[in-house]
Amino acid sequence: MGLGHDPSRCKKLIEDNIDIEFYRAVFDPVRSELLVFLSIYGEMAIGQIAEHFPQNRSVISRHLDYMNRFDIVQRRKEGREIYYKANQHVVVDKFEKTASNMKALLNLQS
Amino acid sequence: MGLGHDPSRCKKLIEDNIDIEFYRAVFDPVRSELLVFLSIYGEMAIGQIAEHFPQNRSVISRHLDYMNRFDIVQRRKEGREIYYKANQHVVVDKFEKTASNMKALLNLQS
DNA sequence: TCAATAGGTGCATATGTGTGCACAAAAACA
DNA sequence: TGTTTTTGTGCACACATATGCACCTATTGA
Repeated sequence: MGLGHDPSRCKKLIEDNIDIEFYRAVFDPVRSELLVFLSIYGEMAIGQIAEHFPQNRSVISRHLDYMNRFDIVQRRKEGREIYYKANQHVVVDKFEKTASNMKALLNLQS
Repeated sequence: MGLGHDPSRCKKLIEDNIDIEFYRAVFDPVRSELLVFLSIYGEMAIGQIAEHFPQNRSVISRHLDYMNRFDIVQRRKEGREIYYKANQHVVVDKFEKTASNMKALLNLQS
């Protein structure tokens, strides 16, 4: 009815306050495990990381590349090897920012 | 190599600190839009909500039922109609708790 | 009882994406 | 150059899930 609801209004509010793509990258079972793994053990090359996961090395490579696009992890090349490490501060900052944004967003109540 | 990495260790750490299922319920394009929509317009019946979304009414019904299982929204029956409203405090509390958990979790650095 | 309305469910379909395999590309080394 | 090692990629496949339609149940009211 006449709520004057613009379908794109909610979408824009969400896009401005929640980085959905970022969280879809984090909240995957394997990727979140990779993030915690790297936070615990520090920098490590892909092959070595993959040894500790049941998935194929190419799968781990793709997951890490995917997370790298969102700055969740950081990559560094050295010779033939690609080293990854967790970007803890980026992740924690994003979580804290989103929590703050959500609080403001959901209390609109207009 | 000999990191003494128990594959189930990271999994358990994540499960204890992050409610992945909850966030998979929130970070869906339509469901997050429903959450913000209900936060703005308050309590509303399914049919009325569906009028403001391009998806079929049955789809909206399923999304709301899904979110209700995680306490993201709250349902109330009145006659033939089912009214939903956003559970803002539950969502905000969860975000703040998770941000806090993530900060502790990612700073393990052991 | 019958009709109308609101919501739930079974089903098929489309789409996204996680996965592994095979192979290519790049780099180190003999 | 040729070989080995490490990583990236194309491809097919499996699986999860979002979607819409048709139909069902439940409730209201004539």
